[in-house]
Amino acid sequence: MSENVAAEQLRLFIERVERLEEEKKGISDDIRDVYIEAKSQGFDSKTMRAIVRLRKMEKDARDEMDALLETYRTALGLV
Amino acid sequence: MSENVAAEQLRLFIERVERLEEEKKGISDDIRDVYIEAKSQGFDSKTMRAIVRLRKMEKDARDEMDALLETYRTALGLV
Amino acid sequence: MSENVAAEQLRLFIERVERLEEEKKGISDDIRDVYIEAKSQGFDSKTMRAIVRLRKMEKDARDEMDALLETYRTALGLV
Amino acid sequence: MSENVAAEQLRLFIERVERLEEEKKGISDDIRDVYIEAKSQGFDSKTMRAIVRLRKMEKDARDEMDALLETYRTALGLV
DNA sequence: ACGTTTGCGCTTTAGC
DNA sequence: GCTAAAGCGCAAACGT
Repeated sequence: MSENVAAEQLRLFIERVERLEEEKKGISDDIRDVYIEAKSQGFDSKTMRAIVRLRKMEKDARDEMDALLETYRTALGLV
Repeated sequence: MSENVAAEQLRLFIERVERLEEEKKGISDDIRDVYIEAKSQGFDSKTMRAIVRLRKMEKDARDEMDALLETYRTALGLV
Repeated sequence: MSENVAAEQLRLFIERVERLEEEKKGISDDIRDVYIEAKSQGFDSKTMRAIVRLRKMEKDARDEMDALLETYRTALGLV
Repeated sequence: MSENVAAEQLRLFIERVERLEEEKKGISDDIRDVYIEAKSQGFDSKTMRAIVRLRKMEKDARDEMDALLETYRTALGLV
């Protein structure tokens, strides 16, 4: 009988993933809609995407720098 | 002054996108966590991903078929 | 006979790729060796990798910014 | 003053890695170009990649086998 | 040496 | 239809 239990557990995991994938898809669609709305108000989506990408890169670089400084602090025995 | 209005509008669009991107990232993390939890209970994540992919293909194929049938129905003047 | 010609061409392309893949593998090994050598002289490779990564991120962000500014210039009809 | 020496050494290691990373990137680009050229002559790049992957697996398997045979030879006191 | 975690490359998808 | 970017899977690298 334990195979059935395992199969049931697996089914539940699969369904949780599928549910989350759907939610993710919905958010992607929302993002697309925002670009469309912005375009309808005269903004160029290519430029907007470039801005979003740039801001993300800068944020990531800052986070990386913070992590590196934290590593230094730890290595030097500082707080 | 209209440049400022435009700039403000642009800023709002950008922030909406960034907010949605964060949500999307959060969901991706949730999916990752489900796979980790499943793995901790003895399920192989590679296999699970293959199952999810396969089921999606089957669903897409079914949807495709439904759309085709709908086309036929319409063409034939049926409900 | 044209299949043979095509097969021969394909073989040559494949071999060019394989040759390049080998070179790439060699360079990856060289990089690994640099980290090992640095470690033998007391440098922490994890920190070094973080530095390399950070510098790359900053460079990429700068390049992205340049491209964005270039887009603006073009849009505004400037040089 | 030794920190400066260490810092200089570190800088040199970092730059060696960065130089090698650039070379590696260049080779990756070359590989991409070969696939593009092949495609322009009618070859499907996805299939080509599959062939390259397969041949690599076969080569690895052969090398593995050779190593195993060598182990046997040594164990048996043969040349 | 093994298992986990992170980075890298390929594949696929979405935009133009 | 093609190019570019995101997401996924794999493989190397770190810590145990």
